[in-house]
Amino acid sequence: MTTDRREAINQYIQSRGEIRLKELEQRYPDISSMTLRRDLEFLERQGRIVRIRGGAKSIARLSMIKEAAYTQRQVANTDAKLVIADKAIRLLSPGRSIYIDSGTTCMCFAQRLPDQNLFVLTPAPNIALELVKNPNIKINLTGGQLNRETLTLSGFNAIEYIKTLNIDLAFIAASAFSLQNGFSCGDYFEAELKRLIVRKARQVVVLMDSSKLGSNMPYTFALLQNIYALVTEQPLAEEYQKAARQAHILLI
Amino acid sequence: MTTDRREAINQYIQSRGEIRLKELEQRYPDISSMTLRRDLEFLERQGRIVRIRGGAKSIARLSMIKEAAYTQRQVANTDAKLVIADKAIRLLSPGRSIYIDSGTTCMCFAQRLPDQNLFVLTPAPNIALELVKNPNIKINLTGGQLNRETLTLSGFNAIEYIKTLNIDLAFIAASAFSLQNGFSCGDYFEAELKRLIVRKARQVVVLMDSSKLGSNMPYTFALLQNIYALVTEQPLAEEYQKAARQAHILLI
DNA sequence: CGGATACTGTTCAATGTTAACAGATAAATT
DNA sequence: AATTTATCTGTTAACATTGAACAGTATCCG
Repeated sequence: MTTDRREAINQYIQSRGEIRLKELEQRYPDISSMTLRRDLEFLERQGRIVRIRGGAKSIARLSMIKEAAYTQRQVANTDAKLVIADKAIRLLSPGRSIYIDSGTTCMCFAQRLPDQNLFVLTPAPNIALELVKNPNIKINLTGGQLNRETLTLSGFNAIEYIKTLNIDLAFIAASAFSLQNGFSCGDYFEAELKRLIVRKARQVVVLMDSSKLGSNMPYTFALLQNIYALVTEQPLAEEYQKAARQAHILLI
Repeated sequence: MTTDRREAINQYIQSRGEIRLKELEQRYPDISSMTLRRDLEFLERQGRIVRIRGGAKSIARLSMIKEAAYTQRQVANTDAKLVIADKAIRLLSPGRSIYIDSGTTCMCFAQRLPDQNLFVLTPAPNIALELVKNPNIKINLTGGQLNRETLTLSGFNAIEYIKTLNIDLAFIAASAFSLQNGFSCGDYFEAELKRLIVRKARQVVVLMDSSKLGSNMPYTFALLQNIYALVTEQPLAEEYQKAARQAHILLI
């Protein structure tokens, strides 16, 4: 009862990043604000949120903001990313060996990952740390040199490591997509990594918010027909749907 | 002027983890509390702190607490760790290739690292992320499987990667030391990694708070004579000093 | 030099927070 | 089932912190 409410409140804060006490009062009209306050106090002691004046913030989200401050990346479009993440989660089943790419979309995905028996490989140290809270997930990092703009590991070591592992399902983020040039990104070394993953993984799922459709970045790492599914936050325009049908791609 | 004060305030918060406005008012008696409040607001916008009722907290420290919550490690003895970190920093010079071990002591060390031209190799993803804010440091992670108790990467891949790199100076944390058994730790794979580092690095510096003297853990990774310097927060007892002199070890 | 910009200090109302107590509910023990 | 115990909840009132507004000061730049 109590535990449920607290868990729900935590969930809500984690997904939104922040909450005002006023909001909580509206969501729980029968619960006194003092109790809600005490719930926040409880969650703070668990180390999951910090209370601020008038509400509370998710610590996980704060870490992202800190990273964003150094990596000149913005924490934008969170709603779309959450929708994408939740859709992608449904493709999972326990016992799989999966790859999770770097980037904020994949970070949301990682945050929503259920605590089930999984083997995860990722080139993103922040994602690896996020997964620490799920004791049933075996976490592996590729190693290599850290790109401070994208928080991605890449280089010789990363490549070599991936070659030795088997991946069932790879969740990859794309910075751009066009029908002519397929999925592309802006960093040579990351593209190299992604290409290898696309070759090695049994099934490839691309996560991408629809604002990136119809654009190009320098390095293509996959064509439409190379992947298994494309996850976006809203239905695609007809031309893309048609192309997807022809290539036998799942649109989610 | 203003910038200096803000920088100093930030430093203070980062090292203590948290501050009350009252404290700030005492430390800056000539500055109005409104201005101090605005300084905090400024730092918050930079993404370095969060303001809480009555003060502010370091976001970096909060992330550590979150990690600690999952890794059943306590964030204790911070003062000793800071002293050790600052002493160890003095052994550094620009342009070096260094190894930084995992653990909270090394995390403090990483936080205090100046932004100079350095090559850093570490098996700790949280330390790697901490270093992102220093643009002149080249960050490399070993890769491998993540131990969620210690937040350390280890395994075949880590070993192989280290073999290919050259390290000038290795900063290693030890969980225990005794004259009979030398430096030891509690995890087999980590000991394996540390042993390799001790063999490969030109100079090895061990960071250890003095509470760990005279104790043993299962896996020894180095003897006194294998290292270059031992950094502790306070002078050691005579018997250790003598042993150190005999082995020609620097005590710092 | 003048004007723009960024920084500072004071006051006070608005807002959010805690402490303390008492009642309600659930859990454990007999 | 009854009783004790611990945990959770709601109310109130005193309290502390905050931010807005305004005015003054320093700094920069053409």
